[in-house]
Amino acid sequence: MKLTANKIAGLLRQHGYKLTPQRWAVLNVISHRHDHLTPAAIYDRVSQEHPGIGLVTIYRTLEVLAELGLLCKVHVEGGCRSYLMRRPSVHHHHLICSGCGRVVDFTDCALNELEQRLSRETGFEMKDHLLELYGHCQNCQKIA
Amino acid sequence: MKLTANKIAGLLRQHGYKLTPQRWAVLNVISHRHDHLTPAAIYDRVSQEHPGIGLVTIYRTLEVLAELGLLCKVHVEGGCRSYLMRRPSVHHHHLICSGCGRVVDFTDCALNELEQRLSRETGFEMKDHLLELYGHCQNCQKIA
DNA sequence: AAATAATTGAAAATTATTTTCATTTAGACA
DNA sequence: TGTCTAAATGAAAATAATTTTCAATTATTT
Repeated sequence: MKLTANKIAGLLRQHGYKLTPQRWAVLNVISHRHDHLTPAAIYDRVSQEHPGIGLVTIYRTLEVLAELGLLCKVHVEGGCRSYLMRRPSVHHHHLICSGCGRVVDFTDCALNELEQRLSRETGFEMKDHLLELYGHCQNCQKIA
Repeated sequence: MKLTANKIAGLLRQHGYKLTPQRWAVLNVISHRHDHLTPAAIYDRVSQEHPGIGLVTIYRTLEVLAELGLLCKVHVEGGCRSYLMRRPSVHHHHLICSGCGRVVDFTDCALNELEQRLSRETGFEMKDHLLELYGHCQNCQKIA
C-alpha cells in the first residue's frame, strides 16, 4: 500500500507538476519520518542534502504535496502548521506524542454516533471534524 | 451558573490583575456573543464603544482572560486564534457553524473508550485531545 | 491624598508566510 | 539530441499576525 517513487512521480505529472530535485528532497525527508515537522524544520533538514534550497520552495512544495493528498497537517498547540506524510489513504486521525512528535494513525474515530445525536439535538448539518489525541509514547514516558 | 460581573472582578483581583475599562469593554463584547471572534474582530467591535483602545491591549486582555479560564480558544481552519466566552465550566467541546461562526457547547465527547483502546494498543499514556465538530446551523442551511 | 505596581498605547521588532520577478529547468516534441 | 515552453526556483520585498519595548497613565492599597 506504500506509495512508490513512481506513483508519486506519476501523480505529480498527472496534475501538471514537474518532478524537481527540490521536491524529491522534501519528499525524502518527510517520508522517512514518523513525526510531524514544521516548514522550518523541513527546511533545515533538506538544506543538509540540498544546500541553497530556499525556504519558499519548501512552502510551495508542501502546498503542492498537500493538494495531492500526500501530506497531512497536524495542528498541535501554538503554531498551526506542521506536516506529516499521509499513510492511510482513508479518513483517519492522529495520536501525537507531545514529547517527540511521533504520530500514530488510527482510523475509527467513533464520532458518528455523537455527530448524529448532536445533529438531531441542534439541527446542525454535520460536515467535518477535527480530532487529535495527545499523549506520551512509551519512550518519552521513560525519559520524563 | 453564569459568571457575574462581581465574580469576574474578584477573579481578576485574586490574581493580581486590575479591573480596567478596557478589560470590561473586551469582556462586554465577548460575553454577549455566541460565535467565536479573532483578536482583530474583537478590536473592531471594542473600538466602537471605546475608541483609542490599542490592538495590543486586546491581545493582552485575551491572554489574561484565557489564563483565568474565562475564554475558550477555537481552532478552525487557517488562522489559529479565535476566542469565545467559556460557558460550561467542565470539560467540553465545540460544534461550530462554518457559515456564521456560532458555537454550540457539548460535554460528552465519547472519547474515553477510544483513548483506552489506543492506549492499550500503542502504549501511549493519554494526556489530552482536541476535538471540534463543524457543520452548518439551521439558519445557514437556509441561506446556502 | 500619596505611593506603587500594573496597565496602557505607540512604535519598533519579530515571526511566519506570501508575493513579485527575473532566471533556470523539466518534460514535451520536433 | 536539441529546441521550446510552461512551470519552478531563489532572492528580495511585501504582508500579516503577534510580541516586545518603553515612557506615560491609572487602579488599587495604605
